[in-house]
Amino acid sequence: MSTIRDVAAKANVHPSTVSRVFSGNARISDRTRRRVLAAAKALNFQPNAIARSLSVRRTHTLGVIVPHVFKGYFEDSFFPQIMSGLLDVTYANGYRLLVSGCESYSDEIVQTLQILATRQADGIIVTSGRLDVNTVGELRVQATPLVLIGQPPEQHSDVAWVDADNCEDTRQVIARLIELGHRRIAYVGGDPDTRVVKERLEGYCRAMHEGGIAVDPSWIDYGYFAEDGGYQAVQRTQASSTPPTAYYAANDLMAIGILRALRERQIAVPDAVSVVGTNDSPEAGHLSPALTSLHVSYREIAAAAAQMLIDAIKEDVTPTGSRIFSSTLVERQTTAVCPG
Amino acid sequence: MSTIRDVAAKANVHPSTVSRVFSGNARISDRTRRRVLAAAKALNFQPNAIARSLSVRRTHTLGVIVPHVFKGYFEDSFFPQIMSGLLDVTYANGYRLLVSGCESYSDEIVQTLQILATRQADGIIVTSGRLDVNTVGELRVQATPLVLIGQPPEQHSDVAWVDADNCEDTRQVIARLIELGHRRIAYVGGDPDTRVVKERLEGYCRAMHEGGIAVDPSWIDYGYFAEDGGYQAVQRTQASSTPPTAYYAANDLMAIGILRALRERQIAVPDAVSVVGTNDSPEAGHLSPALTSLHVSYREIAAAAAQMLIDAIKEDVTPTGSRIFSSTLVERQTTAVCPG
DNA sequence: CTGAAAGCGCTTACAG
DNA sequence: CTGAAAGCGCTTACAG
Repeated sequence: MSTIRDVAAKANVHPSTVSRVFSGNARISDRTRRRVLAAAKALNFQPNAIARSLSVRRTHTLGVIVPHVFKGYFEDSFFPQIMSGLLDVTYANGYRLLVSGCESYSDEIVQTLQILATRQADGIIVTSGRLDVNTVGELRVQATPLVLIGQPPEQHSDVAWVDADNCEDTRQVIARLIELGHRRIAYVGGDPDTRVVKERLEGYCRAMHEGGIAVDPSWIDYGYFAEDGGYQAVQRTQASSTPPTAYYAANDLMAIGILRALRERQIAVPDAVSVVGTNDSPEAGHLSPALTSLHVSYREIAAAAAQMLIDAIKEDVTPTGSRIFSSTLVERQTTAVCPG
Repeated sequence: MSTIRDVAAKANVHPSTVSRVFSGNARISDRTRRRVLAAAKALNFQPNAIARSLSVRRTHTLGVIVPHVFKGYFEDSFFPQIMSGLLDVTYANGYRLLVSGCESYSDEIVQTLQILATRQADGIIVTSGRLDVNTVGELRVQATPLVLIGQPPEQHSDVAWVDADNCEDTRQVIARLIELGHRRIAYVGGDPDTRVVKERLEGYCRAMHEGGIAVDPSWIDYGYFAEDGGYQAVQRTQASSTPPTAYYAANDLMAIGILRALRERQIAVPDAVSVVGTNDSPEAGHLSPALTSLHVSYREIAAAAAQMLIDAIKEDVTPTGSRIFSSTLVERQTTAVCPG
């Protein structure tokens, strides 16, 4: 591969002149520019992006770690939606995405810190659902800017973040089920150690409290975001002496598992039991019965996070502030008035 | 951020010694190593990955361009499956993924060439479905190694690639439908300019020919991989004087659209008409009726492609050879014997 | 085992 | 507008 000096030699100019032609923002005479461009073309020269990055201390790259810690991560619509939002904005701003895998929640942080510390990216989007105070503290120490998808712990409320209003959204969903006459309502969360799952649980509890309903602990279950987790949750909760007449699941995959278990048990949906999913994945509307689901705009959330990050990078400031996106319940065929 | 010289100064050694401690593969006395590590820790030093990349001419990064050219790209299971396979292998080998968006098929090539030429990645995975001879030629000129997901044009048959056996797989699916008694079988392709869609069409034609069935041109339609495309295909094909009794769709999204259109027209599936999708997305089994679909292991295909690329990079050779993964038809509830 | 030096391929402040 | 030089932060062949 040819370098800037090869081109310079061929065009009979100084390497710095070649650099100026390619970096764009310098006054160069037309004659020189043409000579350089011709030489570059002849040598098939393209400036080495890594060398440029080292020199200008900018990679035009945003880092993101993909957890895929739970089974079915790549079957859920969360991942493609996040990637879609991230790619739209990075592409539009001339940025790329540096994506790393990881093998556990703790490794997710290790990978994040590594990208931050080694400056392979100009900024990073953190999607971990399990950030504790110390972890966020560690992340902040690094000079590389970051934006969270999800709320930070209170002690770090000034870290930039974007998220849905999980607690309030879930409260409204549960309130709607109560409005439909349901009182024995199950909450099927994902990973209980995850912030979003805790926030949704709080919304659930709040709505139940407001509805004057004492929560039976057997109604709270966790399916770890997996289809089978939803299935198992039905097996357990329906065995209770106060079986739920409605299920709220923290993603659609679990809702699908719930529907499968109910079908097996010949419990009619929505006549006997109602089911609500979360995320409104593309298939939700195509299921039969079509799944009622809380539509969370993860695509927009990710896009907003990327934009906040890029803006901060461009202005060379620490990203701050937060944005909350509201979600809407898309009522389809799995919810109805409580029987009896 | 501190550099190698800050650490060197603090530890009272030469910068090269610090480098040796961090690059791992050099003999360093325990005493020195400890001093350096202590100094590094005190200064929160982490080697700059970009500088290292420039020096060793390795980025430990694989490039990939995400087309999302067609509507619904992020709703299909193709993307998450590819990413999943890519991430598994890159992560296991200490690599990362450099992902770029693009806005058209031609821009996809532009982006690919750019990553190749500017050496931001050690290799690249090309997923474009529309590679012509010249484009592949251009890509090959670059020194950066590449592996295709999908077959290259014949003139470049020595370029490394991984794919399913699209033609043969589709031939078998159609043969199966013929075995079930169907003769008026529709082929609903994605983007007709795409190689995979042409290959599948060939398999379709071959099976029809073997079955002694003259193909009615009205049975061949294109839904551009979108749900609505499948829906429209039914509107057109059912208006024909020889309406199909079976539909083969080149992805599940279109199959879902086909099912929707048939439901609207009150055409019973599978009693009156059979439907087969492709890719066997997670939702296929959860639809009602559950969708019969050709299971294509894009996850494995992507993983194999990444592994071929990384192996070649590590051995510093041009990737060569190819791997073909077989697909299997998962028969569920949308296929049955042809009535009458 | 450790140091000193040259180099990876760019950029940019400083002169002129 | 262009050149000469120093620098971005590492690595590594060469000595010793």
